[in-house]
Amino acid sequence: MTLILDPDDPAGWREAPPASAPPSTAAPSGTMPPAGGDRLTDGLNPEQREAVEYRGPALLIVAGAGSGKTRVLTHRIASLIQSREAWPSQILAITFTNKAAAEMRERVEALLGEAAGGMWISTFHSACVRILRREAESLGLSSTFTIYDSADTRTVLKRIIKELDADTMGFTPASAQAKISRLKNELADVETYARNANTNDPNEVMFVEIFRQYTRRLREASALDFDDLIAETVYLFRAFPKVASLYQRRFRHILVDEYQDTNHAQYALIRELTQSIPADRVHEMEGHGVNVAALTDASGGIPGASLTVVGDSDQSIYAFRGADIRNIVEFERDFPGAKVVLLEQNYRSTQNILSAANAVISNNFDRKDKKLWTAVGDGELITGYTGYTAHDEAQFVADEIESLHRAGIAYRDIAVFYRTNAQTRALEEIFVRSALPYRVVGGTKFYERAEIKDAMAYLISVANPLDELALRRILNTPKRGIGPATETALASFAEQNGISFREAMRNADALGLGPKVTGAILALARVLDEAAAMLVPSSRGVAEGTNEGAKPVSDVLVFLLESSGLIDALRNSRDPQDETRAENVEELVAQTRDFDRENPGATLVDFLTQVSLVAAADEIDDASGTVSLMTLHTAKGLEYHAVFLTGLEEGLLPHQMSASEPGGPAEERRLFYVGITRARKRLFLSLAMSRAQFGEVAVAMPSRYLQEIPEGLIDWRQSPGMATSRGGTQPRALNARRPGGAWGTRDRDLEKFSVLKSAAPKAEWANRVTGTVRDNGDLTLEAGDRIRHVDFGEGRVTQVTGEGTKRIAHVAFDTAGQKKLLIKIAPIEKL
DNA sequence: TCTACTATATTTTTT
DNA sequence: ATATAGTAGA
Repeated sequence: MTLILDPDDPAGWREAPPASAPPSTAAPSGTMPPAGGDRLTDGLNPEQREAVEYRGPALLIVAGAGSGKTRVLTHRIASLIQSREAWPSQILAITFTNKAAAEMRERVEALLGEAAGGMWISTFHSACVRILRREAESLGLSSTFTIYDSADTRTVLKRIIKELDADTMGFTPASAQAKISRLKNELADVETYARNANTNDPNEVMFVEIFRQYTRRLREASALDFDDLIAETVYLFRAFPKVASLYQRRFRHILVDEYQDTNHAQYALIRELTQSIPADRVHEMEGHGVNVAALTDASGGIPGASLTVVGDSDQSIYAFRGADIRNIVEFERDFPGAKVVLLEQNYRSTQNILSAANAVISNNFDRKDKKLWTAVGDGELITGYTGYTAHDEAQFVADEIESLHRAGIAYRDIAVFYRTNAQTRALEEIFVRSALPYRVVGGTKFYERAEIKDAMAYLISVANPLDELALRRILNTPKRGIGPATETALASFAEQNGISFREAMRNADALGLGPKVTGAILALARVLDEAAAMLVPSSRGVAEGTNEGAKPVSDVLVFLLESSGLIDALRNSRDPQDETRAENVEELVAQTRDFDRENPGATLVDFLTQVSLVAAADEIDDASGTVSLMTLHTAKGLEYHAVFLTGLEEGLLPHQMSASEPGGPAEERRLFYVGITRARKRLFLSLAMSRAQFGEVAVAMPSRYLQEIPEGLIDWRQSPGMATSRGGTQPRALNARRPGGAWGTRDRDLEKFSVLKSAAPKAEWANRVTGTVRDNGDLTLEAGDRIRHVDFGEGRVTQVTGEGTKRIAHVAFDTAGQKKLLIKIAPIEKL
């Protein structure tokens, strides 16, 4: 990821003095498009062409999966620039991930045949950080503010809840975090919320207090959480219209991708940015040296920026974090006169895959009917497989990947998706055993490891001395004999004297602590001060506003690691895991070196920002020859030659937790839809009949969504409807209508016409069916019995544990060794 | 103040 | 099953 430098910084015109250096751009006008300008629409279908060429205040592109929306967006941007309708610096494009942003920039520049500096192509969060760092002063923030991730937020909330004894009222850090996040996404700040709160409800009073304290602590630490990044930018624009006007003037074309997943705060931000600027303020701006030439309309004001949004409500999968599907559904009402373009032709998948996707998503009511189609032909059937256990399922995936690979498909063209991160375990175990090159995208991230967080906390403490959370984290890491008692003493000393925690550390000798502890605190304070000194630019750098003369991030990190003793503590530790931790820290150093090399002149704060805002999908390295493992959420926007959708079971997809949420099952179905539509040529659907959860094995039932795929599209290698308890290889179609068979005889086509009839029985139907699948039923085993297993051969039961459906036989097989088997569904027979 | 043991929750998805 | 957090003892 590269930092984007900005040659058209709208600096200079804030609240007071006139600009020292007027911005340099004005919209070019009256220039003819260069010859060959229509090259940009070559090879586009009529709808895509219209989406590229339409000019107007608002454009909604309803883009089905794989309909070439990225192509349309890049061509649209390139066309605006090439026709001289806009300078690159007048374009703001919002993407879902940093990786998508980098790709879009590359593709636009490839189309133009030249670098297009000054374009803002980034995520909502990155763009907001950029604006906030620049305007921090207006909000009373330090421009080096820290960005708190979810773990940081939870730590702060945990302390607050403990201090307030709020846990006795049922508050947990997670619940408070979720509620605060939800409020911030709705742009409700503490005081607004407090005013409308019911003061008779002790629960609510307590929550207000938690929220208040949380807000105060973040402010004192000069820190913002993820949700603040968006919300504070909106507040900034609303409280300082003049600041807002600078950005409104600058961005003439705003494009937002994945619009169906924007939340209210993001929507409000877009609204602010697309406001027009009244004539009197334009005059005022002009008086301060802001170039407004060629931007004004007949009234003397500057019209609002043109807005293009791209989205697909069928792919909305982030309602849980506040995404509001209404943003896209009601776009035409919000932006009167908006043009709508529909892209339905799919250029990614085979017709079989699309038919499955269409069939599944058509079960969501309350949606505009939309059917993806392709001209490439049916392609191969979807492959289905039902394993006995998650490991069995994983083995199937591994085997199929190997056979794809032998057939010439590169590993990097293959992906495995799942609903929850916990599902990676079985997959990884089998992949390692099969020596398959793979990479887990997202999940427990590198930057979430404790040792990396420690090292990062050192950097954060240097960049933002007010950040108490980071300071407290490193206070006794590595161990230097500073315990909770000392920490409290320092904190109260700071509070009594009205100084920061960091300042209190510098004055530790005034606390009357033991000489050893005092020495340790002073030494740490000195190390941090020295590191801070390394970051000060030379006087020339200061004068020019550059970072010239400051030491690179990697140097500062190495200095901190060595002089704090952190790296030595890890290297000299007796704990064997610390060796790996030391290597991880080395890896972090290597990453800072890369950062320094790729971003000359960038600051420590730039590095910290970049680290805070990496998305899971940003980690995917296209050049690496590995299979990618990721959650269905991470998979959004990606495509692969072959896709494996695993764990298609009730309770997992749809997830248990979604049942209680309104719209949950529909959102889970969209998630399934997103997964299906990632596949270009091959799609594999798999599930397990039993799955370990919380260390306990439980019987799993096929996902209700599997039945929504028309029969004939799936070739079941081993189907859930397979009733034989041995043999195990006889495939039988999942949806085959057999009188009295496992899947029932109900006519689903008829059901569609009756909402009342279909809703409840449908869920039941799936369950009834799966309850009878591969049921050994009344098979009773006890120690000493001999059994035969399909794969493991004969063996002797040594022990039986568990109750009901969870009864487990411990079996010593004659050749395969010790195994634990779920009696109900294991492919075994009693001898 | 540090280490070792025990109890407990953890598994929804993410910037 | 496993990771973390809290408690008790050195």
